Amino acid sequence: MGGNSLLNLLLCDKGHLTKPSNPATAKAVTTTILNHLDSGRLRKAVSILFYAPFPFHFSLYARLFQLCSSTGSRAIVEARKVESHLFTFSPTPPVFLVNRAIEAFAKCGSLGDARELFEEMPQRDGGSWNALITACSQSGSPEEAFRLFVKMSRSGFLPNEITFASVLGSCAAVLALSLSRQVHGLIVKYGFGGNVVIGSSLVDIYGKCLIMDDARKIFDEIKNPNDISWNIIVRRYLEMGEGEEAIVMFFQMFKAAVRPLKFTFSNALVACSSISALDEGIQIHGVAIKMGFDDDEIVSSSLIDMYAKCGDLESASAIFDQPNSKDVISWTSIVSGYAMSGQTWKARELFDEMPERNVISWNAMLAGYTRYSQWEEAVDFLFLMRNTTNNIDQVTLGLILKVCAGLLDVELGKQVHGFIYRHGFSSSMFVGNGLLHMYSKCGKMRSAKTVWFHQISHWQDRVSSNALLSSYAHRGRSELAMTIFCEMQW
DNA sequence: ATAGGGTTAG
Repeated sequence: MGGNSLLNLLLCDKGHLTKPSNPATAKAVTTTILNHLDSGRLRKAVSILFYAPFPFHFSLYARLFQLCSSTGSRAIVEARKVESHLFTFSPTPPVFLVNRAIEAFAKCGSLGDARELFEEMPQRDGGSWNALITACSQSGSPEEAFRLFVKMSRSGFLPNEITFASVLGSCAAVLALSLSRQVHGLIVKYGFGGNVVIGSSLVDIYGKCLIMDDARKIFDEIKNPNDISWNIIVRRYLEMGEGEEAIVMFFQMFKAAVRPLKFTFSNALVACSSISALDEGIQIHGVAIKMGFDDDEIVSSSLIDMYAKCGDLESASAIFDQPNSKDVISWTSIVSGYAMSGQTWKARELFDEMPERNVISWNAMLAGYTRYSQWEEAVDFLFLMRNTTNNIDQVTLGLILKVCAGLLDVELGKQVHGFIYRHGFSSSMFVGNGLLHMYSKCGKMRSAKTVWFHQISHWQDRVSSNALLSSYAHRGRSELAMTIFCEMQW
């Protein structure tokens, strides 16, 4: 605020500047600003405010701060201008308005500005603490959010629902179970357990910590779960691999007369494909049509994906052929559907027609070739890929390793291993499993073991351990398999 | 004269 105070000092001498010479002027300028805001011209509105040498009503500043942070605009320059004007002509603005400014800075991605403003506030209220805690938890500084939460209590401010909602946001970011349980305890103690937002966040956290029983208990205790609560529970069941329960919950949502979100549709549809539940998928399709969700991009591409994964490529194509449903995602779904059902030729035809491709599209095609052991096509495709795109990710590398394994080409595999090492892909589980599989398949058990011990053991991952164990067992080395199994247990 | 939660293709 140093600069602002200096400006204040200078302006205080010029009394005529701090008040409009004509009260009608302020009113007229306010009207102009409001007109610009109504037409969505935030920059213009702020610019007029910035050059007006007199204060405005506090509610105008509040509205401007909110607009600066509203989704899409993220106007940090404008937020700074509004703040500067506010402090210039109202050296001690009300606390709530400074809170709005903190929120605006945080939402524009400038945690530094938010923090500075908070620290320089002569007095704060609970809202100021909440604003900064929220700022930290949304800008990827969960630890600082926890620290502030403790400091807030020590400064004599009681946490409210908003505080806990933000703190839970940080808990979800770090997924620290014991910390979350402590916060949960406090929430119950303060009597906020029935709050929908807080309950939903707790469901989200316990679900992400893989404790579905607790998540479900908390969900059942929410008095009126809303669309987001239902979305969370469906999603968490899906991610736990309990597709059936996810679908059950999706249909229960209608009994509770809650209108689903489009994402809930897609989560439920992914659940259907995860357990090949075509009938339920068709039912959900019907519901989507009834509720007018079928022309939504996300829902229709999820439908295409569901039909494709359940093997009903005709229905998938039918939706795909409708206008407005062809985007990269649905293109990729359809290509993947044909590729993974063995019709790689048809998939390739569609792939070649794609107006736009990304890594996932390329991987989908490659995955088809590898699944059906079409190594020659896969190699040709890799050459094409190399000449067309620089976009490669851990999934591509995992697939390339599968190709090496399929061709029993350990030399190529070693080159890929070198590439993986140099480009920092080693930490990916997908790549690690690929390496392990490739070396095992090529009979290089020493290399496989090295990969396992150096990269994979600390993941405690079932897939990789099984890959190694089964290949040892296959080669009649069951005593070695047992040794490794014991080390793994340890 | 307010603030908080969830994200479709491999």
